[in-house]
Amino acid sequence: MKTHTESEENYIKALYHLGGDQPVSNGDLAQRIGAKGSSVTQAVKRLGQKDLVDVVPYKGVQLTAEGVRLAKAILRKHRLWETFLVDKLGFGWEEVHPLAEQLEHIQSEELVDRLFQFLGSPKHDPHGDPIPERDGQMPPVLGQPVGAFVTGNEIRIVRVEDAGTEFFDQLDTMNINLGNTYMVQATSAFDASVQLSSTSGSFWLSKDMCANIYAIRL
Amino acid sequence: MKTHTESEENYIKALYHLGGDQPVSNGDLAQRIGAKGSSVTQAVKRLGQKDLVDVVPYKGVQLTAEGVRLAKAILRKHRLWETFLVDKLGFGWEEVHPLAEQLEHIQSEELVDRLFQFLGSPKHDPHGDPIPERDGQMPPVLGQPVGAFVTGNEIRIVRVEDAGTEFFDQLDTMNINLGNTYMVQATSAFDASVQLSSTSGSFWLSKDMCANIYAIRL
DNA sequence: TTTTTATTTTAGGCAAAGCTAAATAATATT
DNA sequence: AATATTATTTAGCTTTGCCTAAAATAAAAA
Repeated sequence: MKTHTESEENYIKALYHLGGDQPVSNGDLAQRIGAKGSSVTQAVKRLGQKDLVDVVPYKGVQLTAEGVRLAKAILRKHRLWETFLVDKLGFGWEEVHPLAEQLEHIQSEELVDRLFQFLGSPKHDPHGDPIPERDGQMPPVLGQPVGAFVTGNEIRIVRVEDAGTEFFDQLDTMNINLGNTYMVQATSAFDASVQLSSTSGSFWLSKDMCANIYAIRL
Repeated sequence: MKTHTESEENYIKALYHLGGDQPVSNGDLAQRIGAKGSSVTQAVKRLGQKDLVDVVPYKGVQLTAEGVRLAKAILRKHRLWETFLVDKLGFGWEEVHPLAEQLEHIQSEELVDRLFQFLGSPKHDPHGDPIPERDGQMPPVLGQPVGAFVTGNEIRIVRVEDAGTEFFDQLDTMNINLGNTYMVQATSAFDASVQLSSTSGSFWLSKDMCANIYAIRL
């Protein structure tokens, strides 16, 4: 169990996000990391020497099996810390991402295991995203976009996309949270918006909101 | 509120540990940090440019007011995280130091404040060391070495020195914990050891153990 | 007070991680 | 197929932070 720099871990994370175990272009990686292409070329060269990625010059970079394993371990930490911050410390889901980006680099198997237990062995984080298991297995990705349901369906919100601060703010002002249940009242053929109702009334969700909110049918 | 590198923070911490707001020699600092003198010379030069320390070449380095403020903020984080690890995650007090050394560098006022609240606004960490307040005030340093009490005193353990793994192991095997109360049964004029008794029996504590265990009289 | 010893600083190197500018390869267009 | 455009890599520079070896300074001993 070698130890890696924060920068290395960020590259691994970005590669996993962009392509999973598939090749990723230098440019896409550069954009995601927020660095220039030339810096990325160097960085992946270093990662290649540690056998975390396979590099084909001018073609692309691809995580090795070990790289994927590491990426999942980091993602596990990230999502566990997010869960801690929201469930235990009372942060809002829009605030936790940058904090988890720092905490995910803390090096300690034992800490992760204990945190996992402390949080009640969660399968999903506060956004509903699956938390990788210790062994790398992934719990199911839950739900379908709200737009996919039809009038009369009873649904429960189970996941939201990380679509930026404004999106989370909108969720907050509309009082929409994971676990909420609604009835699909109507769907607009004009602008693809959806009307939901609950005990506390009914409201319309825009197409863009629907696309980033996932639910299951009850 | 500037942000500092981990290395910088470690120097600040070391300086505070070694001298508080008093000058510290290059050599002592080097030893504490675990780097060569030449590296330290450079490092403190950088810190000087950020007005965190005053440097007098060949003489010594001294934290500025701002440096002391930062040192206390880091110590606060360190001790809050140690408290979290022991109280919430069930780590043993001997395991938490290296973890807290990582966690203390996490950058977020809000996180520290929320953690503090979550832990019940503690004044002392699991070793009994005072946790600096938000504003830099220091709660009292508790207790006197066990060797300072006399036969007949009833005492409560309130603090232990961070005297290394073997010391903590010894505490564990002897089942000595913060909060335990004892009666001083006898003190040896020969080897300065002390006999303590509780409901579960009595035992002798060596001079070296006594020197690292602090208690208050009840 | 001079000399010896110990400490500290300078000088010069190395690796990580970023940058810009120039060169090269791959892709798209005519 | 030849050329133009876009993407990627190379080359060379910067900062942080560590290193070793040599020079300079301060402290201790003679």
